[in-house]
Amino acid sequence: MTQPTTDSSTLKPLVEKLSSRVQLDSKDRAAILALPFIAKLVERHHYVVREYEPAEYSCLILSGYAVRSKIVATGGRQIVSIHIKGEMVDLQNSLLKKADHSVQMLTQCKVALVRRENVLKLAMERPMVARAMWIDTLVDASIFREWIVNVGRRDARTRIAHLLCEFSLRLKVAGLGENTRYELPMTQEQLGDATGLTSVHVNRTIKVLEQDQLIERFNPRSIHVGDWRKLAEAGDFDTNYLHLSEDEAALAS
Amino acid sequence: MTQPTTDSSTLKPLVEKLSSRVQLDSKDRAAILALPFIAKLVERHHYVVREYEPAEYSCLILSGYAVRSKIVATGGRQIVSIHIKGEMVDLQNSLLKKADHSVQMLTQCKVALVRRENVLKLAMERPMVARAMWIDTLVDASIFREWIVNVGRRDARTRIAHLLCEFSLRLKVAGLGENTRYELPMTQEQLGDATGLTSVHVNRTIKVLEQDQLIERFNPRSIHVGDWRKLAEAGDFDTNYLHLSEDEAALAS
DNA sequence: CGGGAGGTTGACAATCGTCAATCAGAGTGG
DNA sequence: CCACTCTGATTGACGATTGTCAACCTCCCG
Repeated sequence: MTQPTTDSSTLKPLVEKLSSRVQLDSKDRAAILALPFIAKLVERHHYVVREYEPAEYSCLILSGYAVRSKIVATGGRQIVSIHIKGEMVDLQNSLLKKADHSVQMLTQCKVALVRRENVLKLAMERPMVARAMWIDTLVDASIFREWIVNVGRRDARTRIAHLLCEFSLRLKVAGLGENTRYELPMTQEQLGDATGLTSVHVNRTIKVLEQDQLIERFNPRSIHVGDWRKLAEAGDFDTNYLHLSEDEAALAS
Repeated sequence: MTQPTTDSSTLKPLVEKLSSRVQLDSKDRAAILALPFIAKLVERHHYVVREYEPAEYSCLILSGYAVRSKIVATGGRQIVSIHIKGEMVDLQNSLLKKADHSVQMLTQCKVALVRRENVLKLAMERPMVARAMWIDTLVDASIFREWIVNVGRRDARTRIAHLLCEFSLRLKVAGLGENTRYELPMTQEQLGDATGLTSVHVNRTIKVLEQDQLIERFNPRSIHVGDWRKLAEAGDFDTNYLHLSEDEAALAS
């Protein structure tokens, strides 16, 4: 793997992310930026963590998109979350011994790997940073709960619409795009793995969303949302579970 | 609601739970036991937290069983987790502002409600307790991920078998019963809400498990597991996601 | 221009849901 | 002690959503 160039502001996305949760003072920020890390360029489809392997690093995404997934006995695969720039994909690896899932890149990603000892040290020395990371974990858990609901109790159309809403809003909140027009970095098979459907059914369902004029596509991956409210309604999407600040929630126009 | 009698050891189950995650010294233990709390007896079906309501307390279960659930637009309900004695059902309420789900009792429960300020104070003053609570949150999240997989990628038979395995093992680990013979405190409708199925299909699926001699029932709620390994195999159940200690994992005979 | 990944479509099958009736057991009042 | 009622379990007939299999298409890239 390539070693991308780094400097003292490489971990800035993490500072941004954690600052959005709690008030951090300059020492807190400095301590985060001073974390030792290994920067890597990881290619599409490659893994940074594999289920059942001992976990030594937590992985911060500096650019690109990644997913966490698990495999079932019959060979099926379930994506349990999608991650974007600034997110610590694997905070749990700092405290739990063995990975319970895999982390795989959807696109080429620049990542920063931080050794678990260093995350723990930071948490012990800077209580507000620890609190921010804890909150991050709690929001993660809230998103997992919503996904259980999504695959457990919603039909295909609602599931896909919900996923489109969540992804686009998170992109916008992270300052990475508009929630009305964006590139979806996933194949239809991956969408299926995220929603508990097959790629064939995803394809049909997206076609229906298009026919119903909830979305428009110029190519299979570029999603245009004409009326965000209507799509949110179709997806039974309510921002509550994302635990956004008032400013952030206002972005769900 | 009744006020059950309490004393200085009422919060002992929480000390036990957190001690199983990290090494706590006597000051840590004393600080947990000294948490101010309100003890309540909550009846079956009653709620302690409701989705969208501001969260003021975290709820510790002292006896009985509870679930967390969410409602979808069509009226369907999804149970996202089941909780037993010693578990902090709502640690996230200490850090997040508004509840993203409801907490409801499956049976009459004795609970201790701890104000969020007190949980936060404890976390700031006792870093190892904070770490234990953080780990607890991380394990919770791991269980949510497994549930996403369960409802997203497993068929009805496997889902039910998985749920039976998880519940019985968690009971045994908590010292509340055997994993080969226990009372399931849920109706078939609730089992359906937990697995993304209907009560009718749950009923049929359980019948199949019985016919296949994976379980035996003397009444609808009492589950006897003849061959734990076979049930675990049928349920695609692997203890990894529970992040148990070696001793605890050994209980999955 | 050939290969490959991913998207699209159709025919058909299977799992699971819906509706509705019946049954079993616990608690209650007379 | 016995009807009565209520909740939850059980079963059957039927329908709908979603999966499976397989073909073909489209675009990108070397």
